[in-house]
Amino acid sequence: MMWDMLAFGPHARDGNWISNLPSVPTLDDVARSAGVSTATVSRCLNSPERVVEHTRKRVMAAVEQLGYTPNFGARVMAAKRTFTIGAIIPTMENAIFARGLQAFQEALHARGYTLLVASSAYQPKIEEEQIRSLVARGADGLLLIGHDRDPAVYEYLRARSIPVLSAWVYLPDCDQPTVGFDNRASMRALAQKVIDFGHRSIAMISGITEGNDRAAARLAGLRDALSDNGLDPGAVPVIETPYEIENGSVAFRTLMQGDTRPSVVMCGNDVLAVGALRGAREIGLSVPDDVSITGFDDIELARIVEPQITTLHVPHREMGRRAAEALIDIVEKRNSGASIELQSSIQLRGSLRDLRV
Amino acid sequence: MMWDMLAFGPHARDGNWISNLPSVPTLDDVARSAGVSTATVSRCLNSPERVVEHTRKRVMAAVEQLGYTPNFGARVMAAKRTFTIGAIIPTMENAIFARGLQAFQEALHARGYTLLVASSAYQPKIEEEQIRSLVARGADGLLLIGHDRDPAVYEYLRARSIPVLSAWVYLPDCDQPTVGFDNRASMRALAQKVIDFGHRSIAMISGITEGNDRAAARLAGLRDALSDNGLDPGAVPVIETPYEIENGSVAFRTLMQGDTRPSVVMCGNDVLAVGALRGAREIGLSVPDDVSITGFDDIELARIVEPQITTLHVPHREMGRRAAEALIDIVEKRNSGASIELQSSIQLRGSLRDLRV
DNA sequence: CTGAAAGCGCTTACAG
DNA sequence: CTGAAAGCGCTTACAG
Repeated sequence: MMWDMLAFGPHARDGNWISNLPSVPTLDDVARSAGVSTATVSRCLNSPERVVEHTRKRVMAAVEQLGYTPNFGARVMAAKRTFTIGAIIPTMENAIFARGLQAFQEALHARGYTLLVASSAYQPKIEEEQIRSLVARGADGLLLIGHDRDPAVYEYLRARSIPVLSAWVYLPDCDQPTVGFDNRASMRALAQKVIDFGHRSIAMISGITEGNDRAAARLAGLRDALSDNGLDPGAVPVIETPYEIENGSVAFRTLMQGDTRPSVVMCGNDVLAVGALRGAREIGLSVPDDVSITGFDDIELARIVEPQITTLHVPHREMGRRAAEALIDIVEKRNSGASIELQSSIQLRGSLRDLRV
Repeated sequence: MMWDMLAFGPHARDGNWISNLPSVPTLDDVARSAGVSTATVSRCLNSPERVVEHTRKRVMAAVEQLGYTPNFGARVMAAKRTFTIGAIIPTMENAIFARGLQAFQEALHARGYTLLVASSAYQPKIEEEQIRSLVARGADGLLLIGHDRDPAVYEYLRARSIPVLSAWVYLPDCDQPTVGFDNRASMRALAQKVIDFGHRSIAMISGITEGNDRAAARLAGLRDALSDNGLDPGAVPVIETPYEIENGSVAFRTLMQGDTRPSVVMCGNDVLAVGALRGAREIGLSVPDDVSITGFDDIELARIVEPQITTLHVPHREMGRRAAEALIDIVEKRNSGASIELQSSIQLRGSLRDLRV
């Protein structure tokens, strides 16, 4: 896309006095100025190899001289593509999505695509509205977080031939492609480690599981581990609460007021874990001496607090990048859309006590 | 925009078996189905009050029945508007931009606009490329961070009649509208407080000032306060470094190795301040007993570390929201584009010691 | 209040 | 390798 390289410099400025009235040059102007047809100009811009060098040079000179930039709408309409990818995430305010989205955008840009963004605030209704909105804006493909939503959404997208990719989850058997990790297995592994450390009284502060398959899978993973070890998965105290620091603090204090204090509180993500840590401080409990805490995600916060939080590291940036690449491959029909699994890894830190020592 | 309300439900599904081949219905299909002209259908969708209820109802029924959604490219081309606003920020990974952008997007959505996002990584060249890219994608207006950039950029935008708004700065005399706060006066006020507390030996860890007018203004604000108090603004040790926690830590240790240890290290933002705090811990210095630290922004991090960081609170969410509203007002020619000033406020916390007590 | 028709600025078979 | 021309699906004066 040569036209993408047009400098701001001299040309843009030259154009100015010639057309102070916003008469942006069109393909036609370029064609006339170069003495060729509009078809040839179009080819120079889109498939230069199909034009002989001699004329191509003349055309490109005219393009620069006039400071020509293709009209977006016309191009979209004729080509039926916008080179735009939409992403709908719960919120940009959580570092994991900000980070993933940043990497997603960078990868998109590297391939000549632009990012259209919307947020759902974890509300299915808002998400559906945003999906329609991005589709109406001509998104060539869509990135969504998680996969648990009304089937009508997927039908809507399929009817319009708009590729979707679900990130943050890995569902090999899904008919839609996914790029992510196994939330359930990850939490199960962490819980196993917690149990290995001698903990038997486990509580959980979970994100809201309704409409959030990642949160639900994490909770299920904890239950898996309990069952694996002959513990009663139904006996775990669980508090579900939106992912906010303050909520983690409140939930933690509530859990500690019960008759049997847990020896460890596992949290649905690091934000809740940091809140739990604060809650512990507020009621004078020492972590990990009095109670252990674990998180999920491994955001910066997890290593900044004292003690640092034992958590699951999730490769957010890589997930964003690979989601972008996979989605573009599908949009450009270069690939059928197989799911990609990324690995999480346990980060043992000060907030989890090994009761065996 | 009624068409925006089309449900996913029955209609989308009904359409399916009729056209398993992706033959998306067009305006023409609707017109034929309702027995009116395309002009009338278009009016029903865009200015319903100009169509008599009787026919409007018939048309809307056809719209729903066919599951019609306007073609984006055609609409853009004919209307010469995309209802899309572009934003280019340094990075989504800094919480302040993530938060501001989130609010910006929400406000955009409330007004029927969609957000196109790109990031510059604080690189002017990348930013210029992104500006061209978003313009090429038909952005109706642009949000940029700060105002210090090549004048050719503004000429380019003006030649294309694309409104720009600079956020994070407040420049009343600028010919472009700005929505933000006075970085220089804010830092000056905080530095004055620091001096009032008895500090005389002040050092600063600044962001890179080249090409970043916010960072430069903050440093200038510190110098202002020093001059105000008869101190030598040229004598302040200053280290400029990119906004990363680790850099703050390194810079802090470097500053502490000098002959005359500062009694306070003021940081260009909270990220650097948190890094400085970590640096202090690493070399066994106690904050604020051995040395004080201040930040800028008041992100969550500032209240999570121990001690909490004295900083300047900046209303990021409000800034994002008001920037969106101001920009749309300009795009829709409802307002001339006056700048809006927001206020920052000093948050005194544990990391700053009052030497007088 | 409604319709016929031009026009928006490209892309892309189809010829040559 | 290049051009004439149709067509993409809307919006919007202009008539009536």
